Amino acid sequence: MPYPAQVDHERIVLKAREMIELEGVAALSLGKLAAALGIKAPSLYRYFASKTDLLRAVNIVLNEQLVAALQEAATQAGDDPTARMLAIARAYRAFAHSFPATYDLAFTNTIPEIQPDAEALERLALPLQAIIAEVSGEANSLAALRGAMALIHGFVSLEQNGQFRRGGDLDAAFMQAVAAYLAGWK
Amino acid sequence: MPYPAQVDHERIVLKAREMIELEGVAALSLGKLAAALGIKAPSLYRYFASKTDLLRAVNIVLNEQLVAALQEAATQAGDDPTARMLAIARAYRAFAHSFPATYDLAFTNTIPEIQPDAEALERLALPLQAIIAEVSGEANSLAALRGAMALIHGFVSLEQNGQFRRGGDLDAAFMQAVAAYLAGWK
DNA sequence: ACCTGAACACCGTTCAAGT
DNA sequence: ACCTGAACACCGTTCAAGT
Repeated sequence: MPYPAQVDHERIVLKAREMIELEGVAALSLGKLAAALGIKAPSLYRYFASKTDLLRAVNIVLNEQLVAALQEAATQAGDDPTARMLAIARAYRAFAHSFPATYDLAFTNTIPEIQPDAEALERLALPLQAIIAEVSGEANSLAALRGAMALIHGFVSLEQNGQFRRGGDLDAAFMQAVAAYLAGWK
Repeated sequence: MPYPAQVDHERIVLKAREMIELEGVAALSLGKLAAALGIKAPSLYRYFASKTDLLRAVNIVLNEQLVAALQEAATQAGDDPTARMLAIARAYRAFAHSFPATYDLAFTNTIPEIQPDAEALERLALPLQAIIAEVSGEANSLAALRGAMALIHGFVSLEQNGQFRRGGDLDAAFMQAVAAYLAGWK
């Protein structure tokens, strides 16, 4: 018998992300999510094989949005590679700040299964590697990129986990640290 | 009626850490932990007010061990401040690699309540800040320290979360990145 | 075709009761 | 003094049944 679908893949992911951002990942249960969508928990299994699957879908959306934000920052920053990397760093941190809970889910989770596949991550990495290669040289570009990602992600991760509570200007410290790092590769 | 205690605070924390390291934080339930100690789950509440409380106790032990490992590395590395920072970075990463699950619990968790207090974190930070001040100058030492922690922690965090899967020599990339960062502050 | 009720095994937590 | 059985509210997940 025809029965109009009350939800779809996209609406579920959207609502899940919204709820994660509002109350944290820990507070998201399938029961509450289903209720917010006007259905019951078992119905979600028509669309996702497991909660892990659903969380991975949220992560993939986040990754795509992050790539887009970084690419826009890179485009607007002009030609100087150092300036472009600084703009990317700033945009990355701003993005993480605007979606702290979802960012945490994507980049500081302990559950390997919710990770997007390697190919999706590479899409994020390649354009950045091209830019940093102009600073570090081609031969060192992968190492330089990894260090840059480590520094940027690490800063965001530590500040969001409450490890930078001793005062001082975090914005300034972040930009100084990235600038020092880039200078060191020259 | 006298009833000899079958466990104590320390034994519980030790076993919890052991189980976390073996099967991951997600797999640690109070029932399984209690069973491994020869008691039942409710008995744990004589020693810890909540599971969160227990996890925080595990974190504190980890932090203390990490401080000790870093201090020893710093002492053995001689007088040159750059060499000392490199030794510290190497020791930090090696430590995280030997306790990946517990490290993750301590530094990449989403639950703020399991964080040690600010004072405990400051004990970790101050000796490192003194060393990096010799590289960056006193005025920049807090920013330089934060960047260094970000880079080191970020590298470990990304590699442990499977974000560095494109091959290449991770050991070399790590040391190169830290060296570049320190060089940039000079 | 899509959704749900009822059930399952499992959580963390509380507390009166046992020894 | 220390531990437990039983209970509570809540999980994620399965599946036969409803519309």
